[in-house]
Amino acid sequence: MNEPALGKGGYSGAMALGKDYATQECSIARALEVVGERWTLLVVRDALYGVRRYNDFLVHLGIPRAVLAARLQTLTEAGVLEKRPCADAPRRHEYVVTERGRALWPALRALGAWGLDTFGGTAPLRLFRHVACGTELGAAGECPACGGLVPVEDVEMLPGPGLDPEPSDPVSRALLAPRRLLQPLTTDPV
Amino acid sequence: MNEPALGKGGYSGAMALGKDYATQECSIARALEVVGERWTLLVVRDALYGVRRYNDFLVHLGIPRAVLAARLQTLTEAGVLEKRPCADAPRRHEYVVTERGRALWPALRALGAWGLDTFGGTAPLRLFRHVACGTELGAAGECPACGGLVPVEDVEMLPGPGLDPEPSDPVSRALLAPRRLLQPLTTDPV
DNA sequence: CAGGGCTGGTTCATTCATTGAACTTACTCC
DNA sequence: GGAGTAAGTTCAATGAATGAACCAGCCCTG
Repeated sequence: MNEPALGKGGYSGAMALGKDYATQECSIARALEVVGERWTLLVVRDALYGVRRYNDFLVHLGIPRAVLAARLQTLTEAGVLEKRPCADAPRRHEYVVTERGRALWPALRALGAWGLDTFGGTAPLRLFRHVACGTELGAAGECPACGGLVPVEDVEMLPGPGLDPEPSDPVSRALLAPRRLLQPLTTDPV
Repeated sequence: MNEPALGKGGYSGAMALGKDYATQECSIARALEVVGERWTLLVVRDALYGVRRYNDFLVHLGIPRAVLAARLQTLTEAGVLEKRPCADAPRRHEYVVTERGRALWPALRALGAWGLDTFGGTAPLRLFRHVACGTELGAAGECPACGGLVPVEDVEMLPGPGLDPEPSDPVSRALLAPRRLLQPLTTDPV
């Protein structure tokens, strides 16, 4: 009913009917139009964890191929990911998180923190630390010791006590080792 | 493929097939199973804004009645909302945010902040302030002056420069006035 | 240079969810 | 008794997700 004031910020991709929240004049609704579809936030999560290749997303998420292709395209058009040919192996593509995608980290972190202390019991699956000081991040992705939001690239991810130590897919296995966020994931050396 | 380790935290409602992320061993995925469906986060947002009644959600969201009923039920079963008869008018119900629902505020705030500076242009639609000191909240819902997460009930919401000053539905009109979050919304005195 | 494998998709039929309109039920007020 | 409100349910139609199968380009090997 209100005037929608659509996409002022560079993303004007026509959303398929029924996916937008036309009457909602609200930046949460704007965000959800891009990132609120099924699987989308998990794709972004994986991208922040360092996953870059189509097939890695595929096996790690267990998502239908068509849906993955659609989500990668939406995210690329929205400027959250950038698609580019892989430097060393020209037949491969990479989907790399942009600054815009990195800016989603606090939201993902907050959602994860909520999921953990709401449904997760006591054992976290992954721990996140500020590399500079080793302190574990707070629920908003901030460092309680340094007192500010930690840039994504300065976050170290470690396996928590609740994580399956022997996952079946190679991507999960690669994600068992402590690693920085955004650091490209390699599954090749099996 | 991994063992799912489902719902340890008091919510064991059977999710309809195809809504869960069965292979995802991750608290973000757990959160999204509850809160990741279409409309759900906007319902929670409205609940935090003070909306409590079925018909108010309905007119404000422009959501199909069946979907609203389903979302309210899911959220109630998940312990995010609590359904109870209205004290003064026994035929009415109220859906009130629980502590668990209030804990979603940082995530919603982070999503909204992302939506604003990604797609919103320059004019925010709503401003959020720490009541105690009047400072505008940071992107994670923290108070930059006091330096901590502001409890939801201490957040004041004000109309921003981008907000339509004459919305057509009574709920949007009631939300024009500065108000604290969680404060019950009244649309009766028209 | 034929064959096989890898990567990154597309196409398709089936199933599931969302939509909007119409209908229902219970209760109150006049 | 009739109208009105609150909070739904039911239904047919549409649209999206799923999983399996198919495809095309590139590279390596024999």
